[in-house]
Amino acid sequence: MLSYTEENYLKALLKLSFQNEDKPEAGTNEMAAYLGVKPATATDMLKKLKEKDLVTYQKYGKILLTDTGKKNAIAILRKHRLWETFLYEKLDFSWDEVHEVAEQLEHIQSAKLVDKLEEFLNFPEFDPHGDPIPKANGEIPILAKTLLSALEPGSSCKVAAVKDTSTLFLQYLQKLQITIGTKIKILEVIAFDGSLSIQIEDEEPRTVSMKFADSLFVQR
Amino acid sequence: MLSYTEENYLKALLKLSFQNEDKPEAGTNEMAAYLGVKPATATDMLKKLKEKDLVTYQKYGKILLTDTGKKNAIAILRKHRLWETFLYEKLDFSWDEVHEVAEQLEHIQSAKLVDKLEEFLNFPEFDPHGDPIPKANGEIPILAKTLLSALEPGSSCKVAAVKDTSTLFLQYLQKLQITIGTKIKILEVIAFDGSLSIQIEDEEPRTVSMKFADSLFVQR
DNA sequence: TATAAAAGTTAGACTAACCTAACAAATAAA
DNA sequence: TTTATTTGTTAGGTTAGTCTAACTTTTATA
Repeated sequence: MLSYTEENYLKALLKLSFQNEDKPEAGTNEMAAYLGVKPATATDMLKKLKEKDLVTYQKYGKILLTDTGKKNAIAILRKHRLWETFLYEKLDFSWDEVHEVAEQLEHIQSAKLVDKLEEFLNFPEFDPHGDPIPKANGEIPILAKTLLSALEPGSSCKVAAVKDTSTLFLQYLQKLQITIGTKIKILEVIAFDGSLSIQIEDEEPRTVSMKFADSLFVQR
Repeated sequence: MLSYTEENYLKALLKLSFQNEDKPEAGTNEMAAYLGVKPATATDMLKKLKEKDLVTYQKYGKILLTDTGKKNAIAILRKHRLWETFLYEKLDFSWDEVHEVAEQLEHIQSAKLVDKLEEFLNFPEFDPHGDPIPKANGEIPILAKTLLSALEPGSSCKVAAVKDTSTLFLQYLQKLQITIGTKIKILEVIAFDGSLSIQIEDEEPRTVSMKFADSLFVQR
């Protein structure tokens, strides 16, 4: 049985492995920073996780989840994203409110609960941020997605997921009435600063920054 | 902010105060036994709770929740019972499965979550065991209820709540197809051993023990 | 390639929540 | 009312998870 804290370390390692796409290893400081603890603390926990065969690592080396470790981490991610979906769809939480509560709910221990929740939500494939929800067997649905900034002027797309999940960005999206599935047409790209003129659904055209376009995943 | 453990102590004290109806104080051993810890541990925690003004107590004296302590304990009970209702009604958990998971869910910290959950469940007044769900303001609905064993032969009633919440009893009820609201008619009381001949809804008469009749609350 | 900077580890300390063993107070029984 | 029993407390110890400060290893740079 994993402690609340151990679970958080595993989840952090999984998240970091997604971030460093090519090489899924993480460093001690990186992990500590992610979790908001000091490197010394992370080192201690790493020893414990290694003892339990959840990570492979040696002194001064890189950290990698073992198969068991990864399986556990995916199970936690699954819970997190199912709960986010529940909060968003059933309890009317807004996009930027779900994460914090799901951070707590993801640690609830009950296999039945997770599976029943999934069924109750009608087996959703993606969470409110557009991130894939792992299946009970650990499979993670993949959706071909590109950054909005990668599209050509004139092309159309649908919002698939957010890359940046900060409150400020999510609230901005909400203000623009953009959610997962919203249709966007790129009208023009301003060469000067990379900003974009876009049409959201059938609204009036508006301009967004390059930073914006780099924070939103879309589906062609 | 209360820790998970502190919350459990407060909840235990509230539960004990319900049990000892006339005098709501509890003793150290009583509390320790209820929580499955040693008396020494309970003493330590008591000092902490007193420090935080959640209980009144002095060395070798009785323990009593303060107003703040009681308010907190009721909030936890509220969450517990709302979650039980959710699990039972929305996720098809059975009567005897809800408690264990609700024990975990009751510690989730989010005022919005509780209130939204209550709304989602349509402001239920009683949980699956028939116990009252405290309102957001701390009020606890009361339902006039008596033990089945207190009724006269010939009288009819509706199941209001269970006194015994053990798995064995709950499973037995399930087998008899008794839930909250089920109609029961008392046909005969056997003087010899206090057992009862009863009719459940419109089924064939059957006999239940005195222990059974002492474990079920009904409404006349 | 020598050295400075960055990354990671060790040692020692703290807190919360638990324990056991020994003791003290309150209550019940003889 | 003395004594035995029950109830409750204290002292000292353990573990998980955290910290700081000092140290070591690796990596990057001059």
